[in-house]
Amino acid sequence: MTLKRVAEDLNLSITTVSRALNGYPDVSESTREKVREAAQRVGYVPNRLAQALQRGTAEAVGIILPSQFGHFEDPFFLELLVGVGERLHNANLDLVVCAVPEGPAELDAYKRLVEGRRADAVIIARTRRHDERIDYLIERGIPFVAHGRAETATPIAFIDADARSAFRRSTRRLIELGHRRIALIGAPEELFTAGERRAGYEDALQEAGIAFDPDLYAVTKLNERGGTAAAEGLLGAAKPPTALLCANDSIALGALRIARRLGIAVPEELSIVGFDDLPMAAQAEPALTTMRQDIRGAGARLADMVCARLGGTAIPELQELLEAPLIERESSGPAP
Amino acid sequence: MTLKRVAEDLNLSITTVSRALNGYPDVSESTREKVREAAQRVGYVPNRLAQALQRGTAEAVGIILPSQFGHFEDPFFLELLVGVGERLHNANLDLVVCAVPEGPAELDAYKRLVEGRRADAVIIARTRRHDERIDYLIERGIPFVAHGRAETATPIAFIDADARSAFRRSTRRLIELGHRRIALIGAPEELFTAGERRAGYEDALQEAGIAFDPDLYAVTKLNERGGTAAAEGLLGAAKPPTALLCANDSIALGALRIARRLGIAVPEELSIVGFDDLPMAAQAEPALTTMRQDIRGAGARLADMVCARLGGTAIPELQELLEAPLIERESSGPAP
DNA sequence: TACACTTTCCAAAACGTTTTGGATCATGAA
DNA sequence: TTCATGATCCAAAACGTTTTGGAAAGTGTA
Repeated sequence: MTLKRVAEDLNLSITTVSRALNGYPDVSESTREKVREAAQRVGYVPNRLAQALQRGTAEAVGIILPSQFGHFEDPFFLELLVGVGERLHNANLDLVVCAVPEGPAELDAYKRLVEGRRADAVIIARTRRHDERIDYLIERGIPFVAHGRAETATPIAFIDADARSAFRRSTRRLIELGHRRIALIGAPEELFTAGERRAGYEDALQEAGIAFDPDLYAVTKLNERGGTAAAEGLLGAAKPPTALLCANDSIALGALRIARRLGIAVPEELSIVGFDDLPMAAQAEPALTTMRQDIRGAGARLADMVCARLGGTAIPELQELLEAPLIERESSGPAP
Repeated sequence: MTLKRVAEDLNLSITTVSRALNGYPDVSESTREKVREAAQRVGYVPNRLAQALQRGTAEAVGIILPSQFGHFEDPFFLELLVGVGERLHNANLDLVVCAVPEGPAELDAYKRLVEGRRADAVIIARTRRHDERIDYLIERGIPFVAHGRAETATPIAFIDADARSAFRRSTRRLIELGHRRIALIGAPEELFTAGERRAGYEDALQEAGIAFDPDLYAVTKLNERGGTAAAEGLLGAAKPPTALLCANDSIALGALRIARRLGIAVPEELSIVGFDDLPMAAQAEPALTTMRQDIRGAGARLADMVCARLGGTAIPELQELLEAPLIERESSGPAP
């Protein structure tokens, strides 16, 4: 059903029908009502492709899903997607999702998406310290917002959890509880957030006059398997840590399992702290102490920001750092 | 960068440039090469909106993400999305995602998506026995494929795990292991698959001459919390079951936790069986016996099927029932 | 009466592509 | 020479919308 058909039915011009439906003042109330009624009756829905073509804007934003982040283990993207999607839907923008393997194909997908006018802007997540995607988008002048920061010459629009501050506070808290041998299981170092987490951890150690011990630092993928492997190494050492700070709840849950397997009591002999506050965290045994991040909320803000960006808001106004408060549960306690 | 600009640069007509790039035989090899080179040089990317408008097809398929399935706890959709998305991307189709709350807004989203020509077809998941979404799509003649079946007057294109057969085999196996009091923690009954799972379970009971005992049947949401609640009820009864068949790995993991809390040894005193084979299943302690389903693979098939559907393949040829083999691990064993 | 405004409508152009239905020119056959 | 045949090319229409720049008719004022 097209505008033309509706117009013919009513013996009006296409122009008038279009303007009636779009609320222009130069059409009388009586015809506007007639047009509305007719459109409703025949089930007219505007062709968004034609609209977009004419307006020169796609009325959509794109997001790339790296298809190789490992099976299942990452509810992160789904939460983000739901947050973003719901908000965009309310703004009458579509969300175009591309699932591509990480690597050069990813850049190509962005290009197709934006230069093919399928999307007006893109959202990227899991930013790396030096992120080729961001470099590319900046170079091409493609509007985007990021979940997470990156090291770039020019400022970018982003939303991110203040992991540095969160890890500093958590480490401080563990020190306060008497811990001196606190290990960090960090994220892969190419991720921007990895540096932040480690920096916060080191900040607190330094404040307390504790030297950073490389034997108490491990790096692993952000999933449970990574957690078990890294924790196994740390806990099997000659002088094992009394506390384990994990980049992630998944890692922390893996560590929890290893502790149980090794017969190490949590929290009596070992404190474990995660990050994200997945629902699973509260349900673990013992319930996991963790830093809370509202991913779905961040997705919604990201959608708002991308709208703002398209509306011309300047980048410096589109940078948000969110607190990630420590939620103390049963997996952490005084040092043995 | 448009066709027109490329044409002007080369002193050719738009037609020729278009046909050169699209491989029509009525343009000489030499000009075709020149056009290709020029297009490459200036970074010409066809405007997909214009293409779609002209072709009368959106070159995209839609999928609705119900935004209220509960936090995080469902890696299912993400896996499906990645499977679908990757395959569609290869077919040069876009995937438009709408996240809307379950309910009437959902139908509206489908309508906007397809009638607004933003998508040529849609994919739906988590089908219900009587699914208004499917009724609506059939009534409107909108092409779609489903993950899961439904009770409909006309046949639909779907892919689904054969849960009935899987549950029958698993129940049989438990009986073979000497179990007589086998409980089923089923999915909410409005889901099509819930009936299948229960039917398979009852099939096997009947084969073995065991009467269905309503006290050994519970229904709950497909998440861990649901599992703990349901298991708690079943295990606290006067005559508790010796085996627990769960609609879901999440539920099974919840049951596992409750068993541990109640001091019930698994598998010595209680066997527990799940469904899905999430990676978490293999890592649980004891490792979970479960029925395997390849969700990402199903997503990829779903994408193929939607292409086939758009290509005119008849619905009866687009119905696939997949085996879900029982993976026996440590959480199941002989009856006590 | 003549003029300026206002109200209400519309024809046509534009967005960027694909496709239809020729047009032009060279080549070889009659 | 003349005519069909191929090989290349192109103008224009079409997809469905929005917007520009009037046109026509009605209303009030001088």
